[in-house]
Amino acid sequence: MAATLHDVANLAGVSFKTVSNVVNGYPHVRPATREKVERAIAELGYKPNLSARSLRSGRTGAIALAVPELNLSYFAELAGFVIEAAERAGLVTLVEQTGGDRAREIALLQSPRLRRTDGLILSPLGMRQEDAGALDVAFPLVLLGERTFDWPSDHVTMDNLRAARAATEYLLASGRRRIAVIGENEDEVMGSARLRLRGYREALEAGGVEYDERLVARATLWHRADGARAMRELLDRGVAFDAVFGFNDTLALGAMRVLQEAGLRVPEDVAVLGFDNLDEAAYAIPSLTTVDPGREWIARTAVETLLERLRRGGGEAPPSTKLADFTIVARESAPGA
Amino acid sequence: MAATLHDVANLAGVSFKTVSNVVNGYPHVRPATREKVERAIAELGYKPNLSARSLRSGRTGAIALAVPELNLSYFAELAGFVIEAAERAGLVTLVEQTGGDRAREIALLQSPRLRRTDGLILSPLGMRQEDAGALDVAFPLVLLGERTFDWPSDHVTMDNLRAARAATEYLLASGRRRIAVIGENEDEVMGSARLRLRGYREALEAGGVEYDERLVARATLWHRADGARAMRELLDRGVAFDAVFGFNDTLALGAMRVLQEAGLRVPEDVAVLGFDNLDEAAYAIPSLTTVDPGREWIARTAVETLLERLRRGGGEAPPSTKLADFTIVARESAPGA
DNA sequence: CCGGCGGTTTGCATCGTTGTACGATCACCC
DNA sequence: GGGTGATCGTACAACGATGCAAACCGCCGG
Repeated sequence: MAATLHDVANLAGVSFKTVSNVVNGYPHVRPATREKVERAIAELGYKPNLSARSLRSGRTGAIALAVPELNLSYFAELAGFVIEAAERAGLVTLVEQTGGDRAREIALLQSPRLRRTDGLILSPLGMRQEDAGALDVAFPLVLLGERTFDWPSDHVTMDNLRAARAATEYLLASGRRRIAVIGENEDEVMGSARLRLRGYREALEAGGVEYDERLVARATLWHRADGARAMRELLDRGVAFDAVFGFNDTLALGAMRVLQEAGLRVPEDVAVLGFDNLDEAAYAIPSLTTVDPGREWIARTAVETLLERLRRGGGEAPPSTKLADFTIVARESAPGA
Repeated sequence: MAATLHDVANLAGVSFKTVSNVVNGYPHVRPATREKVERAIAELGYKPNLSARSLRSGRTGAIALAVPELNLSYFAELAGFVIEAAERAGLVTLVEQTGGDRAREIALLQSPRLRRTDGLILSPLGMRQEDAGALDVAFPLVLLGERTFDWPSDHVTMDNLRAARAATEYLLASGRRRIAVIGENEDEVMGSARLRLRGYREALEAGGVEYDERLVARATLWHRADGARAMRELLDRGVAFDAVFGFNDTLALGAMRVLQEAGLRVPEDVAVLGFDNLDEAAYAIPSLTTVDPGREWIARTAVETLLERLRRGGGEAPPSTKLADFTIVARESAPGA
């Protein structure tokens, strides 16, 4: 079986505690002893038993990341960045999928599964204000995405409202007046969908364009198929529009596909604008104009925030909210003014 | 702090071992006692300390999944399925990214990080035959992707050669004769790239079409940008072709984008065929004809195989190789004959 | 020559849990 | 009412590692 401190100690002819000291970099070990121990470690291929170490130290060296689905490119790319940042800090990452489901999100926060980790980065989607109490957990928690809850917790996000407003203003500035949106979700009270819708409305108002709810298409999950379905619904309604703002790139790409199938030209007949700046946005035909939310910064910052809490042992510092910078990446699907 | 068995025992007025018996479903516990204990557990919100449990039992209840990058949709979708299957079995999944890098793949196999898990599902990309010895590890290991190594380990994959041959035959049957391929990688000796190339060549030969290496474009990582770059290279070579077979969908989509930018019509001038059947393949413009490799089946089977080893405690059964069924999904980018 | 003092090394208790062995209890039957 | 067996509860010893504090060593100064 796997070698233990005792085995190494026997081989090196020292006490197991000395081996522990070597492994942990305790400074007062004679160089000769240290070398002897290290040789024994190498010979036996000793690797510390992390369960025992966790039990003793109370730390697991792992963090959990909970996202709706890895099948959504946004979250897959985000997860990639989180894992990378965690690895640089010597932590491993355990990934959970909630499906964006309210009950599963709440259940996860209580789950014994999380005892395997030191903290959680959660990207909630289904939870509502009334569920905020579930965020009262014993471990460090960092929320991603819009501040959905009135609850004092660490939180990394972007300014969805300003970004959506800027995106809409971009379309208005390019001369579009009938701007449809895809991705509305009345179940969310304060989530991204709601805020992006609000940013859209603010921009319309500021631009003197009337809000028309027939231009608003709902989508609870933001898959490509949902964008396609929503666009078909918009076309079926028979209401005219000259631009579409998808609340994420996947929705926008699904919608763009349906537009083109329907014989409409992008961007001549309908401009399309997305949100996320996924890798694939640059390679779509036509390439997709989109909002870049600073995803890598968000991931890195979330891990750093969690680490900060871990180091301080929790309660001390007041909860922080950190905002990523966004930019609008102009491409073919919606050329600038 | 978190409640322990002792705390629960104190509250319930029994010994801590009785609590343990209740938690572990030991049958000989009086219903009244059981209920008393369960009330105490609920009141204190007791959750077992998994580090202690692991230490005692030798099992962690976690598995590791190592893929090149989550940024590659294929692996993101695969990871999603693996996590789902593991969760159904009561396991959590720890995700590692290797970047498809040979050294990192080998290092991971030795890494103490893996002591946190009971087994590993590895999707190797950079390792070579000469590195096969690194697969001699003390924990259950399941390999995904083509059998790159002459080493007896469990292994779940698809028949890359037959699938690539079928895909090429599909293009030949539709009348294409000058078929370019994107994704070749001479660093891989027996990986997917190599096998898909071989399947391509076999199909050409069987169809009486001469192999022309000027139609072969290299790509080591299979990102969209790599497909775009490879297609530019092909166009620069000035050699004529009427079809492109991308060794995965991402490459094919990147290539398709460049083709259209260059004013070539898909599929009229050039047919495009991919491999993976990603979600986005169905929504590209035009929609992408592709090989569906049975990804969900692969993920599910990999987890089941690992579980099987875990239950049997390793060495017993001979290593198995399991092959997923593939199908060719005909769409617009390469209509059938 | 001895006490004291860095610098090294070691022994012991402990983290929370489970398995084993045994002691206690109870119902039941004669 | 006492014996018996089945059933339940409890003490104790691990699992492998770390933190604390004591023991040990050689050396110096008094």
